[in-house]
Amino acid sequence: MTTPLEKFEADRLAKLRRLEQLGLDPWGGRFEGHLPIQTVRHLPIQEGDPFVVGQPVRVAGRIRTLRRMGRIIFLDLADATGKIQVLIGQRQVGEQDWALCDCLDLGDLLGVDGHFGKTKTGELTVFATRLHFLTKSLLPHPDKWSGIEDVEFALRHRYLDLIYNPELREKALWRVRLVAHVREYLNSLGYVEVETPVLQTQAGGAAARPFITHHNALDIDLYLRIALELHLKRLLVAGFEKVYEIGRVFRNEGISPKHNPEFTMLELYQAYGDYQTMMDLTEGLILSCVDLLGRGRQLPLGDVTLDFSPPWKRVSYAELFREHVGVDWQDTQGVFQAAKRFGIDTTGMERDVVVHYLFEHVVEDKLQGPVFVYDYPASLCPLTKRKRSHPEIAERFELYIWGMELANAYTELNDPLTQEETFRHQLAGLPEEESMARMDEDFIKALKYGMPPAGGLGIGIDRLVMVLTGSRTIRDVILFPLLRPEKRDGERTH
RNA sequence: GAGGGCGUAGCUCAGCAGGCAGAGCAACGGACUUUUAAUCCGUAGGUCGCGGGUUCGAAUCCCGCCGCCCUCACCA
Repeated sequence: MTTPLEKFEADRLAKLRRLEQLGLDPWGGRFEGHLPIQTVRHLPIQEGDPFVVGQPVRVAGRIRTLRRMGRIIFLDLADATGKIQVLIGQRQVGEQDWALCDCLDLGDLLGVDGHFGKTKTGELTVFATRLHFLTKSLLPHPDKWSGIEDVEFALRHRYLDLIYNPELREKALWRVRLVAHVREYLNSLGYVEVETPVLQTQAGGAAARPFITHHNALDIDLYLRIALELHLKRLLVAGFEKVYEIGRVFRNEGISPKHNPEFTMLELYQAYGDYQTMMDLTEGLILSCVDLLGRGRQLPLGDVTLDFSPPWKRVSYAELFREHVGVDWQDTQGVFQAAKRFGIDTTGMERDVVVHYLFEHVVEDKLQGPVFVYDYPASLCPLTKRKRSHPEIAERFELYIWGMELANAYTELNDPLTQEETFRHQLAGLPEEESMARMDEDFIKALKYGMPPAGGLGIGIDRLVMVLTGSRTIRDVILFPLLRPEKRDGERTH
């Protein structure tokens, strides 16, 4: 019993065998000297018979459409740069190559020697003189007209989605350019890029549940990092004065349009700076990315247009809280009353935990930005230095754009005695895994040797790329987002 | 984790007041040396996500499960 899919595959396998009988390798090999299709399309065109006057070219790509018309065949060949029509005539390519054409399917990879010109109808075309079979595709490709519509099918066949969905391919390329640009920008300012461990005996630096794995030789459990912070700060102690890392972090939490279990963070630390230093740096860096797009500083994102012209709005946490919640966040009684008004269950919670909930639920989604929110309640920021004059307030800011938290920065806490204290203090009302209160003895020890006062910054690269490419979901900017494996029932392949 | 929606041929989708499972593209055979979603003639292609139930009869109604999407909750 064969399924239809197996029959498609069998048909294509038969053609593969025929190619072998013609003495050709159905999996191709080295093929050099071909031009990017986009380049070919811009070559000059001579008047007259293209087979005679057309400039000789060599191209390679995937067969996207195929029109057989007796002794002549038209096909569209696509490479990374574009698409072009190829005309294959029996008389012009000779019997050997003509026999090869009987073995062609949509999705095969083909190399073509020919002359560049126009058909009678004006279509830019490579008029083939020689064919080079490069790779057989054994499975049928998506509909040539509609492409892939089914979201799940696209997610489970990302390689196909990238062929047939040019927007997705564009976004992937923009991500690469933007990350390269961030590196260039930071390097040019003298920041040094480093790499720190992903596997850690203790996952610190953020409030998140880690993934656990196991090292066999040492027979110990290890955690995948949830942040880059604690190692980069050790490097401040080590004398790296301007240091950063762009790396994958892993958080064992929910998946949503804004969250993937692994994502890419930029973290940066600068000795003798503070959160104001970081604010200026952040604005300059992201603005530079906006300019790289070359679409001006007003970016249309969904229903809104955000203005990135500097200077960006800077507003204090206290101010926003008062404006949207209606009370001062340090007014304990008022905060609990407000919580009741907004229907938040506050049993067993400390005031500042309630403040945090209120801010997230009432204020955050109203922040289209770009806007810097600064000066946070200190008890929520155990790694942050407090204001000298106001120990209740931490020198921290977050940058909001398009309703998303894009950056987070502190004046770093470099006092080991206070740090040890905040690690010990577990905020009531926060579940264990959401707490940052995890003692890291070695980190405290490092601080005791003396970490310079510093500013620190974290930017979610995926979200930055979302904003800059106008992507509503994080899956659009991650090539292979995590999916639950599909359970296989019986013979079904999907 | 909670609520809602979706799952039919390789792909895109009809069919769902219960009554023989359909179309376009793709595939297979044939005609065609200027087509471009080529056209024309012909052929084949299905565990209707999986499992159970109701019924003379289920793609269609009911229950359970799986997967994806959306909204909400948590983390960036």
